[in-house]
Amino acid sequence: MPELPEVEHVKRQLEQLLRLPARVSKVHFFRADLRFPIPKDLARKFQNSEVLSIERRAKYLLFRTSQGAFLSHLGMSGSWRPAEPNEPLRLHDHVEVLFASGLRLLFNDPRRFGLVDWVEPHGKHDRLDHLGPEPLAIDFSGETLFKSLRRRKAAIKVSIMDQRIVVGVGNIYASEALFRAGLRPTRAAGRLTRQDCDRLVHEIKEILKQAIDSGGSTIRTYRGTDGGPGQFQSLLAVYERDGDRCVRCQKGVIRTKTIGGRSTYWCPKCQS
DNA sequence: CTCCGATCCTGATGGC
DNA sequence: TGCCATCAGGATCGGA
Repeated sequence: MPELPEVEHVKRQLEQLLRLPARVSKVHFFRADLRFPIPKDLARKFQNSEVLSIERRAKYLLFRTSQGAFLSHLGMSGSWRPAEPNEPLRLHDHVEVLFASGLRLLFNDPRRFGLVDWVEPHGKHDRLDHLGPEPLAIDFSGETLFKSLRRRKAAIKVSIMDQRIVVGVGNIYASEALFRAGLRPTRAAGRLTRQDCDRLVHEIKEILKQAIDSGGSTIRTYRGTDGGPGQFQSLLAVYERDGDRCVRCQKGVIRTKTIGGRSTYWCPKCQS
């Protein structure tokens, strides 16, 4: 159930494992579909190519080769891990990638909300071309957020989780960034002031950077490629902390309710 | 266009 | 001990 920091952490761990550039020798799929059907020619395209770099775009991982890129999304429950050559498959292992170096990578995804696909060299892809700005890039600013929110009636919480507005912010970091910015998650997005947007953008960038530095958050199932959990969950101020006293104002009690179909947390005293 | 709810899937948890 | 309902770091789709 990874958001940007967790995917970024996996990306960095994969870079260490692969020792780029890395030649792909064999690819196996153990079923025909994950979230979507796996293209018939995907194994053929990735096999015998050389991975030159690993990139993250939004919550997607891209294994870039000179002929295009292998695309991987972890969905809610996906994970990549290295395995010994003779190690038996586990339940919900769906993809195997073998490298000339001897490295064997397995993709495991119990809920199968993840996906794999191929991106042609020009980089255009149905699942990538509607994506908004990277939150840590300079083109995501208070000014650009303010503009993209204009006339939006949806709750601000829903809007910052909308991948067309800004990518990578999921259910945990949306609540946390709004808490830090002092904004109620139910506020209509179009009613945020320019100053609100400046603060919110600042806090989104800060919390994502801090979470990356801590290897992400493990609430339930997220694991890095080494099977290790993230370390940021202990620093979460509101997520799943309903009933607790607010760590900032020490007066409010953290509340929760469903907004846009997802559990949302905030302090009623210091968020408005 | 925007918005909202249903939907895909397995597993963990809590109430009765 | 079942059994059943609910919920989970995501994203797409259809209909209003």
